[in-house]
Amino acid sequence: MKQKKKVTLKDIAVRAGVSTALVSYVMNGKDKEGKVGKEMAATILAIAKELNFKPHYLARSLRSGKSFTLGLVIADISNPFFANIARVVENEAKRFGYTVFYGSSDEDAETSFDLIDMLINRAVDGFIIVPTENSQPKIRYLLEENIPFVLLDRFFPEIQTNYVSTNNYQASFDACTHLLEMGYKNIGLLGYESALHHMKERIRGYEDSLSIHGVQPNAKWLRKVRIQEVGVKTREAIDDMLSTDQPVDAIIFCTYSLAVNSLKYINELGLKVPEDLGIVSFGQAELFDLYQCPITYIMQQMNELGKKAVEILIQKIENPELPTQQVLMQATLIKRASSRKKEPSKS
Amino acid sequence: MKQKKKVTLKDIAVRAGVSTALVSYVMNGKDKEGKVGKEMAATILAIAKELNFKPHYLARSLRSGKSFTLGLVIADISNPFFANIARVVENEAKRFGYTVFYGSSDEDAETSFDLIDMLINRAVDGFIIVPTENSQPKIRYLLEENIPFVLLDRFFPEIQTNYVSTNNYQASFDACTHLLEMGYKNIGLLGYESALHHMKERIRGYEDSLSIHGVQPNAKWLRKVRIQEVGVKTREAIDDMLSTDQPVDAIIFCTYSLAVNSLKYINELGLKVPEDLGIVSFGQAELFDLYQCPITYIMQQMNELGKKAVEILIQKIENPELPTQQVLMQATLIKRASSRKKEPSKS
DNA sequence: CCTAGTTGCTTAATCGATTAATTAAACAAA
DNA sequence: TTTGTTTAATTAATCGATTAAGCAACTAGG
Repeated sequence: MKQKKKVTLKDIAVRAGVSTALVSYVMNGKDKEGKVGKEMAATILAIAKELNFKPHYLARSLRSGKSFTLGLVIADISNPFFANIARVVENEAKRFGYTVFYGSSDEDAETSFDLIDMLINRAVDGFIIVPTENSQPKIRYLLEENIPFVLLDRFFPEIQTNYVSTNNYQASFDACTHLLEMGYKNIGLLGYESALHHMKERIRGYEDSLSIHGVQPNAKWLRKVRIQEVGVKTREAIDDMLSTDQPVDAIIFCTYSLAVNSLKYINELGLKVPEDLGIVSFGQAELFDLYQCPITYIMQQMNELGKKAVEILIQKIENPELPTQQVLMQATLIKRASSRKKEPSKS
Repeated sequence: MKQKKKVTLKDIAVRAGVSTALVSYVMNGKDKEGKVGKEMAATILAIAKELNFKPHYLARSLRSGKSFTLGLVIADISNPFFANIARVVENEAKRFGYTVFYGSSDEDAETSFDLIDMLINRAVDGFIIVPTENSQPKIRYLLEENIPFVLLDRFFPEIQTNYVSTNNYQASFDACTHLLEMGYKNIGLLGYESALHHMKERIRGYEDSLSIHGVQPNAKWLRKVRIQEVGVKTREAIDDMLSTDQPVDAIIFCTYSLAVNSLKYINELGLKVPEDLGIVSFGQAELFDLYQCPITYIMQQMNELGKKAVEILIQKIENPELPTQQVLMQATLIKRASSRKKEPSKS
């Protein structure tokens, strides 16, 4: 038993005794422009409703070249940061009549290329992309082909594109400064070993804050792990930070994944937060409310990020001549117990 | 400046000096069936590669009636349980050459109806649906229309459909039994006020376990909140459970959201887990590893759930005659500190 | 040498909706 | 009566790929 066939324009046309063209005009509201007789328009609408006509989007798209479909390429949908972004993008796209195809790149350039190719073949009207390391070639390709897209959360400063991101330098700078103000002396930062600009900015903000406040960082305070090795290397990194004559008394985590892995290890070590170790983290999750003590984190405006990305993308789709737009949003440091004022101790 | 137009079959045909039909045959490997000359096939393939030809899926789908596209309707992508499921479905679908459209229903029947309609119009080949309360009419509609679909995580026992779910009765029964064995006496359960079968099963498993073990439950131990009111009512529910002459000494949470909200409140109350309150929860998240003490939870086989759902769906798509399949997976209780053996205290 | 069968390719219809171009009828103005 | 204008509808091409049917040209069997 096969699927019942869909009701088409032709079914309506036959019933009404007219051509499919006329039905099409009516369905698209062209009858308001005095192109179609009033009575006939009413008849057609009535039949369409009776038969529960739903236009066949594929056919329409094929003809019109517009699919009202967006491609969303994120790093990993099971990361709460991206899941939330995806949620916002989905809702916002719907408001404009668009539907979203999505896929996770796993921070792998090849995977993201495949995803993008696949979505191009599916004739999406444009992309929102959280780019991975080394994905510049594909981004340049999209530019050349004039396929509308917006980079989200990250961008390449050397390529002129639309993007919506966060002022990561400032966020990181603020985080570090906050820890210093709260009396922490030896502040470490755990980031990714990555060429991605947003990661470099997070590191730069941290370094500048230390430097401006006259702190001479120990070489072991700054650790970077490769994203594929987070599980193993996080522990080593933390061990490193702690096993020096100047052990860290606070750490900034550059991503949610780094935080999760580190916090597990910190628990295993039996360290108390913030007494033994102050903490500030990027990312955002319920976890931060419910850890042994609430975690200070850098709140990015996920709603605004997602909304703005959709807005810019749809503008670009509807008006390809539009120049590129760049948006850098401010992050907010949410101060909690994990970075509370340090009691002066015997140094 | 508009998008460059895509390379079509025709472009190749013109270059090779043949008809588009021949190119199509070659691209679909029909040349192996001795329908096409060897040299010509090679020429065409060469040109296709040179021009970087990518077939236009919309056109192909329109003609063939197959889109190699699946619709995934989940409750909420920002819930880690569903985000993980979505991830598995995405990967598994890709293995079979399908791409996924997804949307969140927010546990609202109307929203899910709209989503499903939209996806039907986009000509998806089938659905994986996490059904909401009161969505039976749409499910029946899909059955009538012979649109392939699989229900995931939940199902309606009164409707004969494909589904992949968990043995929630057993899971809940085991959870409660475990708590009893660990010495907890007054065990509460916090669930949703819902007609959904999986929720009823979770409650039934709990009740049966108590009853079989000869425990006479206090009326205040079982609390249900409406899903739209989780934020507010969770606190009341917990207050209720604790404010009786038989206050609970352990609680089972029926979903991740209930757990998150409750744990926040439990922290606020300054209760120690498991000394003051033992805990077992449905759902799955990093949070459970990192709470003040690791939380005992009911592990569902998310990977298997997702994979099986995709497998059944694709079978059904490729062979519509197939009878419905039902799969109930066993959950595993992961025992952690939040339900560790209770020290006998002055009762 | 004739017929049947292969091989290799083309023709043309089709999927469903859109839309420029056209026609037919009604009516008004000159 | 002729010409022009409106109104209301139809015709037919089109988007890109698929595929049943058809047609040459050649080969092989008798």
